[in-house]
Amino acid sequence: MNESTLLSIKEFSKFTGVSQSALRYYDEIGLLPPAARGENNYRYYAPMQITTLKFVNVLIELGVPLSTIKDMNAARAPEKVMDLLKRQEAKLNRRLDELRTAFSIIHTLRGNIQDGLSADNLLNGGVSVKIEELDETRYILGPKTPESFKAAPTFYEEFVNFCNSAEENRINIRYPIGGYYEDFDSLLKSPGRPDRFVSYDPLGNSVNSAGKYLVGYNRGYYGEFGDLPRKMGDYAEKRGLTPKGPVCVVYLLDEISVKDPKCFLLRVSSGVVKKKKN
Amino acid sequence: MNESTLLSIKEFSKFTGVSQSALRYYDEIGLLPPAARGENNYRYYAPMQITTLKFVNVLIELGVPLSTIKDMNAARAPEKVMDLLKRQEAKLNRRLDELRTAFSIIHTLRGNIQDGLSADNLLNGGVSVKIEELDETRYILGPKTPESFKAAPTFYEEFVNFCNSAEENRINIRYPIGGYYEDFDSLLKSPGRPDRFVSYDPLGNSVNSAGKYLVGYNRGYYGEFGDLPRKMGDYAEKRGLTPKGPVCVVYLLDEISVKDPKCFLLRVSSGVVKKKKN
DNA sequence: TTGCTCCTCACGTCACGTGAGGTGGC
DNA sequence: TTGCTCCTCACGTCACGTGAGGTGGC
Repeated sequence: MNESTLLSIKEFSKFTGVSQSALRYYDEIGLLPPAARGENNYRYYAPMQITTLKFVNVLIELGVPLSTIKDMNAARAPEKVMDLLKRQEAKLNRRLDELRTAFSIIHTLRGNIQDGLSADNLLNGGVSVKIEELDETRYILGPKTPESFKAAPTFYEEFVNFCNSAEENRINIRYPIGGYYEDFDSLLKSPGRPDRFVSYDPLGNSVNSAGKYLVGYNRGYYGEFGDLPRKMGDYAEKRGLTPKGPVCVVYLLDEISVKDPKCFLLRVSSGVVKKKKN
Repeated sequence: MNESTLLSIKEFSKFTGVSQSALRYYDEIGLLPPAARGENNYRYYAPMQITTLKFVNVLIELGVPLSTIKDMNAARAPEKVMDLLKRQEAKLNRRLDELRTAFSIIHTLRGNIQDGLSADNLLNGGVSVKIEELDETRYILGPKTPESFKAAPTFYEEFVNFCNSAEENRINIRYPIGGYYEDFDSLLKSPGRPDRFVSYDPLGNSVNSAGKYLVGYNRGYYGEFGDLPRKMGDYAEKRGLTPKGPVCVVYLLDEISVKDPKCFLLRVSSGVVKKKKN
């Protein structure tokens, strides 16, 4: 190897995109010592170490700890490298899935907040109920809440039960959680005590297809519906409509996006059909 | 909020999957203080904080620093959350691309090492040249090396030039780097001084389509070809074949997978056609 | 002398993990 | 008394980043 073709730490850093302090650290822990040291103790790297460092970087990107990389480097053998790469491919796939989920959660949240801001304007204009075109919404139904829940002092216990049993029901509660009522009557009777809790997971099996819904908005803390259910009923009645099918509740603005609990904002949505004439 | 529905740190940790020490840390830095403290100074969390913490976790997963999350939490507003989510979506997309690339690099490396192990067996059996069915290989061509390179004492300087100019040529040198010769004659004349360096990026424009190739293997350090080019020529000659088209060199086993430079292993591959009879 | 590159050493940072030693009610 | 859960405080860890203070050749 020709001395003249060796690279100073500055050049090596430039060609590899790795900082000088990182390079010194890799040398210190014995992960990637320079090919040579000059008289003045300067570090000099061989051109082919660019390739090695680039590979080390790939492993770092995949989250392999430096100690593992070092161990592998010391006991380098094709089979070992293959093994490590296989394991990392599996890890990487899991990580990709996690990121996809995080991406999907953010997407869902952004949609909700956007809708929440629009609804805020509506409420400011004095409108809390309307017939609205909603996009398809998917969700996962939690188990039925017990009959006793209707008389419970708060909804928290059942909410906690839902969260507690979420994992075994394969429900990811990082998605927004909402309420579900078998029908509009059930909402009218006990709005703060849903028949089920649901997770608005876009990969869920349950679906509210795109179309027109009877929609109501209300501001306030969790479980506060004011007289929204009644107002929604009246609104439908006046237009010769009858609520039909299950009713969904979702908090478009909650403690994630808004500070003051009084400004939390929920949406109630129910299917509707034309009332049959007697 | 009912005292009885508050959650101990153990319960809260269980429902959220976040460790107790992490929860104490989040409290310490003011990111997520518990809803209340008991007489004995115990931390008690409100059920709805499960939702908040899950959201915090999503942001952490996306690589948002805790300080940023805390700031956002303090000045919570729909627009700010939307903004942060937008930025993180962009970041996430970049991260996904990086991981996809890392994945692809590993895939390429695994293929090379696998081929290298097979070739190792071949060499042990005394075979260094054969006609072989190769899969499609894609790559990116680097710029032409200068005429003076053929007489250079080592190939390192040009290799360094290639690495140096890689970024501006939109070449990712984390993929395996190899040599490229315009034709077989060029290889014969100066095997250690390729006409171009190439990056074996599966997304490259240049392609060696799947099919039969005249393939040669040699063990040794970078640039050591032994008499492989001549042997390949003889082999073709004997079978009434003529090399045709560009020749590619790739190191299947190099300092990434093998310790002893004498065991590095390269593959030379060239197209061939039947020799025209005079 | 000035400027440049390099050096070592020490300390900081981020997001926790890990004891150590102590409390309080059954 | 034992067991359990919780507490605070201190220190460790990982992969560097950031000066501080010094070297050596043009």
